[in-house]
Amino acid sequence: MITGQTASMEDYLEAIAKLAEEDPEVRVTVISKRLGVKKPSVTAALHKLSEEGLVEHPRYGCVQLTQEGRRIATDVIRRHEVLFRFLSEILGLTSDIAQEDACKVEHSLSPNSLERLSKFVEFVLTSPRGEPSCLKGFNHYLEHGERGKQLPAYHSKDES
Amino acid sequence: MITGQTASMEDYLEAIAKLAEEDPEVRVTVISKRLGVKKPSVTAALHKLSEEGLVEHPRYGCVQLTQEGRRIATDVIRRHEVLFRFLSEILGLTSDIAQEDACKVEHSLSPNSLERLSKFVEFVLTSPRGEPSCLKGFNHYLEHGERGKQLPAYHSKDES
DNA sequence: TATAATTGTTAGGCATAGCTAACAATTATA
DNA sequence: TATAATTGTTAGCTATGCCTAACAATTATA
Repeated sequence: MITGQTASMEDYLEAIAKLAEEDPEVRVTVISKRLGVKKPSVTAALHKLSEEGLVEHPRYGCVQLTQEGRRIATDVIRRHEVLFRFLSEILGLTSDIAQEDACKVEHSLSPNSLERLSKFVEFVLTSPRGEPSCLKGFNHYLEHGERGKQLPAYHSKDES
Repeated sequence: MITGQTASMEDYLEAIAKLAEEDPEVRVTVISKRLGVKKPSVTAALHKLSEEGLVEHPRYGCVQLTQEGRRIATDVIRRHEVLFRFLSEILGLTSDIAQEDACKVEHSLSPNSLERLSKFVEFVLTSPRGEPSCLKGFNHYLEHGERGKQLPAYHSKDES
């Protein structure tokens, strides 16, 4: 997809990286459970990733990411995190939905859009004081169906 | 995907609907050109969609959406539009990139997230006066790399 | 340590969705 | 109207990626 891997292979790399954080002994079975696929599917995927030099996987042994595999996994995880924060903290979706959707969208957003979204999330959430102003307005809008009347109106100092 | 169709079939339905807007005589060749696939791929897809009652396609004839096909196409187009507006008007990405990414993401965003995103776009872009305040701040942030100092700070009337 | 349980692999099948090459139908034109 | 150009279809191949059934290796336990 964006990393040169298919969405499916990105999922495997991401899963392996996340599982390794909890227990470095990453086995076929846990990958299978995490991704909701059967073990033979995992074996097949690992073969492919192994051929491409993205994982090491001795027969009947534990799975490890190579440097390149880790690089890609890290990239996918970053995408996931940016999307998750946007969906949960800005749009205010539940953690479950945000996770699910981040998992799907993380494979298709271009680097350009991802970077912009990242900056946007950072901007909206790092408010100088307390809850970000823009979000407060949006939450009011969500709850009451209409825009809360705002005092003076927001002006930045250097406005034209 | 979300509509019960694969991403690929959603693409065909969307393309057919959009092409029909310009010329109701939708032929295999124009679909093929629009989607960047070869004609036999289009024929195969139309067979499938036809079996599912989503298009009508007499041999060597023009393609038409059925009611159900149109319903799905309309849904996909709506997703596309919401995403496109978010990417272009809020994140400020170029039209090209926004189109491309909307095309990819439109298949994977859950209805829940889509509705929230839609409300968010509406909220941010329908500012009571001129350029939406939140966006102004973000654009400054993008250009200068730091937040513009804001006067009084935004307060909604009904704040706790 | 022999047996049972677990874990991993292989083989073979299926659906999706693209492709090329060859052919058939349709439409345009000489 | 016969021929050429275009358009559409079929057949057959490929790759991805999932599945089940059967088997093999490993690990745990009686």
